[in-house]
Amino acid sequence: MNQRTSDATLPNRGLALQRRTYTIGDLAKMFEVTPRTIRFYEQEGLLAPQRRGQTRIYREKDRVRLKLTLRGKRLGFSLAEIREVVEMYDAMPDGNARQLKRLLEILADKRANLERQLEDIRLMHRELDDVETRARDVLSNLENTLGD
Amino acid sequence: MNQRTSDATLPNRGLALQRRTYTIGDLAKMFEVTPRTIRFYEQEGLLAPQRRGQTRIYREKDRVRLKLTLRGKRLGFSLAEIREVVEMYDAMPDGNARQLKRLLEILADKRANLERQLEDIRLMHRELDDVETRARDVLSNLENTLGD
DNA sequence: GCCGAGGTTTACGTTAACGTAAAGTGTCTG
DNA sequence: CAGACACTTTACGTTAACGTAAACCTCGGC
Repeated sequence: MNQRTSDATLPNRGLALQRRTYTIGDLAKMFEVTPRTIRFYEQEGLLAPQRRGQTRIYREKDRVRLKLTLRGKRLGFSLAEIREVVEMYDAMPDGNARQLKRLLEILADKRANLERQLEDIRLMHRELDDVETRARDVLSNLENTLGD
Repeated sequence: MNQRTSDATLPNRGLALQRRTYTIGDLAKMFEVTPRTIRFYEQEGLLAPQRRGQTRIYREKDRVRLKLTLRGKRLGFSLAEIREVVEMYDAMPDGNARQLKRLLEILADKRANLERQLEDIRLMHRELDDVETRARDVLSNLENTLGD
């Protein structure tokens, strides 16, 4: 899907643009997760790799999706939230106006979330600075009074 | 409730530095969490309010702790991680050097985490921009072809 | 021809972070 | 003094996000 980058007729073209594939183990090592996790994400509708017989084969698109998913996770999004965006992203070409507007809503929401997180990080940073300063003070005091 | 705003009976200085108290319900509304959550945090060692008989009374210190805890949560820290810092923070005055160094390690760790999150947010922001742009494009196309 | 390394499904187990229900206590209020 | 309402403890229930175990296939190498 979404081969729109294909100048349509592109049958071979020596330049293997997107031909690299990965096994589940490849991706697992690459992102330091277990295969179980990757299969779980598929089960949750976040990935949809092709099959060669029974085994999954992942392409660039899947790798990017996994990357985005893990990034979302690090930012505290639930898999359901991530899927919500990913699905709409894929459904865009034929998306109706209502869906698109819903997507924009979700995006605004995520954006607000990110803003709050930025502020949280700033504040947390100060707290850490404060704690660290106090810790260092106590430490140096300890070391100073060592020779009494 | 909370008739303790009686600065009248303050024996020493009129300046009531830290005398305000809160009920569990007060804090719950203030931070939009349930009392159950607050009790749970106490059970997990993140809060330690005093008791007036059987009921908990929270002071400024507790409110700040709760605030920090919730902030940590928004940043994806587990309660265990938060407690780790909070406990050491409290134990600092009599902390030995080993504990303090451990604390500094933890802080460096958290800091690295925050840095990664900042980068994640920047990247995610771009993704959102991208998705939004594409969505808007499709939308305006839809609206343009409305009058065919 | 077999073996080990990787892949697969199915299904039950686990942990964190609460929710929810039951049953009781304390205090103000009409 | 009877509600009403906010607080309490105890304990079992729930959800998300995987972990883990069993039992199977399949493929390249010796």
